[in-house]
Amino acid sequence: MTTMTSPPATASAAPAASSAASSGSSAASLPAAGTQPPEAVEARVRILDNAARLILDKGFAATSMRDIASAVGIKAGSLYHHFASKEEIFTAILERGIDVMVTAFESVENDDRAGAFDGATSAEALLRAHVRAHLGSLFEFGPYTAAHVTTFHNAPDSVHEIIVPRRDSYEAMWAALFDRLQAQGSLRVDHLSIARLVLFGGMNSTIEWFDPAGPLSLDDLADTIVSQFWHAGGHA
Amino acid sequence: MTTMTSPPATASAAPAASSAASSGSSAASLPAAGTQPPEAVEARVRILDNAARLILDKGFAATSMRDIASAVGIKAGSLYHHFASKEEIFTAILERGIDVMVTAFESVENDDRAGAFDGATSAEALLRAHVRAHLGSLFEFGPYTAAHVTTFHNAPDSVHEIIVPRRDSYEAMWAALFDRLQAQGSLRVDHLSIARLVLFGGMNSTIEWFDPAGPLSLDDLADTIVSQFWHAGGHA
DNA sequence: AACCCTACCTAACAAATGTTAGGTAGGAAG
DNA sequence: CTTCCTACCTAACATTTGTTAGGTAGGGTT
Repeated sequence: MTTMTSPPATASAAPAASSAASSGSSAASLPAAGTQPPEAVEARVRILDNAARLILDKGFAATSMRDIASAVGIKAGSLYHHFASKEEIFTAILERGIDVMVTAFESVENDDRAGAFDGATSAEALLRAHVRAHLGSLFEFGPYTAAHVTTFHNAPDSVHEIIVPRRDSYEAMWAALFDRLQAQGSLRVDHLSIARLVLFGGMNSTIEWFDPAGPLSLDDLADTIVSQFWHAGGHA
Repeated sequence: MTTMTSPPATASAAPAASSAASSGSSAASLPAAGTQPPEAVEARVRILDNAARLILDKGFAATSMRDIASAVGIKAGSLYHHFASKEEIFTAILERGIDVMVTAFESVENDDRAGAFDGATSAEALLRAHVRAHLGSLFEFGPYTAAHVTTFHNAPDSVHEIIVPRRDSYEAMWAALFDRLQAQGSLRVDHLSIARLVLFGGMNSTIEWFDPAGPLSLDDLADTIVSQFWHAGGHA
């Protein structure tokens, strides 16, 4: 199928989120026991969901722990039962944003290798699938990816250090895709990385003006962007 | 000094900056009297220059009045002799950012009307000139325009209300340009406004990855972006 | 029963925030 | 010399900030 469509924001790539940091134990216990305890992870997710939304439209620095807590329905001090610091919350959100994008990219690549795209005939279709996947990440995973795109630039250095490597590796995937397309001759541009970065900037800007509930669907948007990129519209 | 290279920061659109707010009198006195008093306006500019740079890389909320003051070399309280509030400083910066872009756009339009662009033969050249002008605003006016692009999204509502109209009018200029190109047949795209917004997003993203001191000049970058937009690179 | 653990709360902390009131040095104007 | 204005300073203010320490209710286990 296409990339992730309507998955509930809560489910998704949750478990592997926290990476380093965090105090100690937490999850990783009794796997599959009928009904999982709703708390434990759910509380973390509730916090991140609300924090991501707040950070998306006010920015990191302008969002206080008390803002986040009251959005969740608890008191500020209680947040520290789930996260060690404000920065850890922020980092977790940005990490999750990237993870969503990486997962979306990889699922297209898997489709590709599984033969869903006929190499020679539809390099354009492959690019469209990737563009659609990236747009899907942006719009279907609520605040996580969008917050990543809009707030990364101003993130404190300590957050940057953790996020930049993941960001780079996502970018490397796109770079490899473009290399492949150019090498096989289906794409021919003068400056490959500039073409890629401009396309990227164009895609990321959509969160500031595109409304997926409007007349155009995300599929339409992906189509439009890719055919513009692929065929262009100049006639003089 | 360091920032903005060619055009002297002080000159430009300075006088009409403050709009509403501000206490009372200020400049507007003796016009052209040999050597202008270096203070009066210069202090405002020094403050805005430094504030813009700080806001560009830390964001509005994360930049304190004390940060700005110490960058300028004065104490926080003294800032209130020049600006009524932190938000007024922010608003002035964003306004100036837009003004620079509008001015750049208009100067291209004047060249166009003066016959520098041969309507029928070089619609592409006209677009290139506009793209070059926008990129110039982004890179040659230091933090003002760049800060506008990266921090507008998270600005407080009170700031939004003042800036949005100006922003819209700049966007309307581009929309009119695209309409014209499409109407005269030199541009043929399915969704005109999407093409425009994606191009815009692509251009604005350059401040995050393009280095004008690198191998490619701003002219080169404008060329690359426009030919990608105009001729594209798909071949399969 | 006793125990423990999770998830929360209250209350407070020091630090940093935007902002204001009042003072002062110095030059210009009378 | 006095007066006034500009540009700054000092010192404080009330609030908000991230964060911590210690307490408590409740369910699960033994």
